[in-house]
Amino acid sequence: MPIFFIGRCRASDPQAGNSLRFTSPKIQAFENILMESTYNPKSIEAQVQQYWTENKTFQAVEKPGKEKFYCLAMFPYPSGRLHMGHVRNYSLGDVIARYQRMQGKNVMQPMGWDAFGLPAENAAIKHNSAPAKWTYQNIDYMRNQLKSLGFGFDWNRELATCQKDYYRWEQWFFTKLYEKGLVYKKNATVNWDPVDQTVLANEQVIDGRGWRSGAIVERKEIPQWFIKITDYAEELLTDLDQLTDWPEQVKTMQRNWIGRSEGVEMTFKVSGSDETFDIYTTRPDTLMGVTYVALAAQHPLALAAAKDNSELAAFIDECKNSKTTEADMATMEKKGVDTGLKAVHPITGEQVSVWAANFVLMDYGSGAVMSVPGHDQRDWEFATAYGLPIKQVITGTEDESIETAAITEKGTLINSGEFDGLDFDAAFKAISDKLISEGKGKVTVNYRLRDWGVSRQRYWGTPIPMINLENGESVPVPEDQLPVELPEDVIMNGVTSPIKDDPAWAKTTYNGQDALRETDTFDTFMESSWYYARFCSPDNETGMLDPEKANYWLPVDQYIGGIEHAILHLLYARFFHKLLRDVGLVESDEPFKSLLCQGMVLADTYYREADNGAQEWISPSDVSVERNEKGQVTSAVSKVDGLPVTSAGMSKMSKSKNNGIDPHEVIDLYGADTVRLFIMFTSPPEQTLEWSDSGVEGAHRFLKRVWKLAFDFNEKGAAPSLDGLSLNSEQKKLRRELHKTIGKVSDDIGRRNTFNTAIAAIMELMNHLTKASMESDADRAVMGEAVRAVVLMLTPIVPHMSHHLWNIIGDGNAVEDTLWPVVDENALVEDEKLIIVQVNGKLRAKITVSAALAQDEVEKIAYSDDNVSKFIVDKTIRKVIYVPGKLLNIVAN
RNA sequence: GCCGGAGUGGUGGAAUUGGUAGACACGACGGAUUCAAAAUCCGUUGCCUUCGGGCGUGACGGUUCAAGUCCGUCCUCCGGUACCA
Repeated sequence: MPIFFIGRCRASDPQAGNSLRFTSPKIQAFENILMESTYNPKSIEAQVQQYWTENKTFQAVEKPGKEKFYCLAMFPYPSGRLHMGHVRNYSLGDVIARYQRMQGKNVMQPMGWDAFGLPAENAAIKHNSAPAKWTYQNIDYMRNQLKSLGFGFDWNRELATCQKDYYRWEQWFFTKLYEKGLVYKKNATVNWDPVDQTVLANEQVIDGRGWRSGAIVERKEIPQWFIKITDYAEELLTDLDQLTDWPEQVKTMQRNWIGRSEGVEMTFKVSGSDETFDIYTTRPDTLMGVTYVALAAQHPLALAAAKDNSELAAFIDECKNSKTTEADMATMEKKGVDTGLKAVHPITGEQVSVWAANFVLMDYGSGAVMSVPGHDQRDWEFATAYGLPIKQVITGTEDESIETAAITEKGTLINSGEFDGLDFDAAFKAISDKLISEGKGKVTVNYRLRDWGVSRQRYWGTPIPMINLENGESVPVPEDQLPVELPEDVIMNGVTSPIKDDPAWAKTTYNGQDALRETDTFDTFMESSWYYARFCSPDNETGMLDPEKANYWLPVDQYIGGIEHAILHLLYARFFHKLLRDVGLVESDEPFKSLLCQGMVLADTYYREADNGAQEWISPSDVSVERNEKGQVTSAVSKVDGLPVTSAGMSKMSKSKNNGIDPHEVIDLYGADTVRLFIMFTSPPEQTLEWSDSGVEGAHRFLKRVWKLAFDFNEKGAAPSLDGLSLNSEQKKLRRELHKTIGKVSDDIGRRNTFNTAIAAIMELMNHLTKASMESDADRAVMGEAVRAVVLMLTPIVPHMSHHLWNIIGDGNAVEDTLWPVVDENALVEDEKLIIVQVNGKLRAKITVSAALAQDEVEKIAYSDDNVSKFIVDKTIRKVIYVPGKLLNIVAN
């Protein structure tokens, strides 16, 4: 039975100290607040969430002149239920947003739904429902889950990308890009399921077969829309240097993805014909080592040669079955066939054979490569396998033999005629100059980055706003006919998109002529590339953005999301921002000022082998473990039937491993604050987080201790102001601990984003506070300062409990309107220092000396230490290294 | 394959700029409290030890007075690899 009592610090209580009166009208409702002696999160969290809703606490409005802070966590795909990865993502964002608010900034933290995507179609087929219905149901459910976690979102700005109010502007923008010449159509390869007669996503191709039909998947070329991201490749690359608050690893990955290189593009002539083909190389210095060239199987020259070459035709046919992903292309066996054609070497005029090879991509570069087996490892392996000549033209490197592998290092040219003796740079210049002067080549900059193919042959996405005319031309849908609406009330047959299935949907007219709408939809990365900007004016009906509002809030000050988005999503969003800028909708160059990439959430996995050998995954909540004396897990058994199960370690929470922990169940048991605290405490944000039930209990225990300290302090009665009180050394020490902690926690949250160490520091402080006295006035004054600071420092992490406690022991304002505590430099002054004394780098003593002491004095004290003198006796001191106030290392032998 | 990242006690992790390895927490063990249990509180807890000390941050080597941190080679795991989001 909980004990209730009436909080002492009521306005009417004459005992109340000056700083503890409740005078603010804002929290009159709490005047007769009851403080329970035990922590009861359920009632507190509901009550505090209601307060936030009623007071519109997190509604953000533009306040010119006030420093703004736009905090954004990547919006979720509404997959059904919130998973722990979401909870982690939004907890991180909320901690940062609330911290920045306590720094006095005007904070905006919106939330929405990345609502188009493949899983909705699959779920619709499975549940015999429409993707829209499934999606909207999920959004409703997940919105409630987010609310129960107490995130400070401005729900007025909520949006879902599947709503026409949203995607109409994406369609509008695409037509603008078309007008600007940034959009074009070309053939590109897709995974084709010949049985289902449908295009498959890479994810739907399992071991080369369609996931539904089981048929062997083929490559197929179909016309698709592309956006010219390569026009922005240089800017996307150089602007990475502006992003000083992005993780270096993400910038490195983007640089490598864009892959800028300088090289030479040159033309090879086909012997005995007028045909030519182009190749690009970053190693023109090895041109004299070319012994053959390789074409993509789909290269026009290869296709033509195949007409009277059955072996080649069969090879080209076989290549149709090869996989499309880069990883598959790179790891598959390198195969080729001689086309019978000969190419003329552009400098020597020698004839080299022309091969068709499965590793040359038709839709990347020119679809042809020169082969230098002496100095390229892939070419070396290919040449070795097919008995092609290998010629060494580079020397002077560490590895001198081309017998066992290619020499890929740069060096000095040999066997290269007039170019012999040149190094890489000189050879690059000499060879490219010669090609240029003979009209056979040019120096170019090349990018690995390819244009963005945005066409998808699926239903649940934004219809591409283009019209295909009878004459084969394509034109954008006129602005007054936008949006092109996606019908929501549809039935999925499991194979074809409903808008492709319905012949009436595509029918339209253009300038009085019958025409057909494009039935493909956009890549869902399109929607997620500009939602951050739409949040600034989500209800704007007159334009894609309201430039005034967009320019107030943008760029996003802090973006938070999974590292898995390091390349694609973040590159597309950066690209879109530059496009928005170039049509005059935003002023900034980059969308996200600072980026935080969070790690995955893992949990224990257990399985049992079924009779057919398949693994049957057992939920960790149904498993109990036994441990030995050291606490190591020795065995695990099912709680259901008591029979043993096998542990498979930790892996990402997923449906397939049946190891997901439902956030809802944990909130029910311990409250949202405990879940948030556990998640923030257990790992630093960038690392993976391992779920642990006992860790959650530990977090809950800590909150109970904080509650008890606040309760005890409140019960002891009014605390006087610190002003004019003289403190004893214990009290001074406690204040020093407090202010050191405030400094550390501020730095950890504000600069380092290491919330785990911030919480550890607060825990450490709490361990001091729970041992401290509350008897004298000075004790209570110091304690009052400390307890209030603890509550404030915990506010971003456990906002419900902090809100409630602040109503009782705070300054009369709601904690959301209170500023972050400030370090009192005077409290930090220390008159003694701990010096680590090492002999030959090994710790031998720790001595405490006056902070003012000079090195020779410190040395004297160190030498007089028994344990130090023991290790230097009979030895000569060679050197002494002194790090002032920290460390003394005596080097002796 | 390629690009990026990680590896520290029984476990999650800490060590911020090369300067005490293991903060904080979990678990385990011992004790107090209790009729008993839960909860709570207190204490111990890297390994070895002849109790002097020695060893110890994925492996091997190097730089330095000093290396978890820097350099080289390698191993394992994770993320991305352009149609999962």
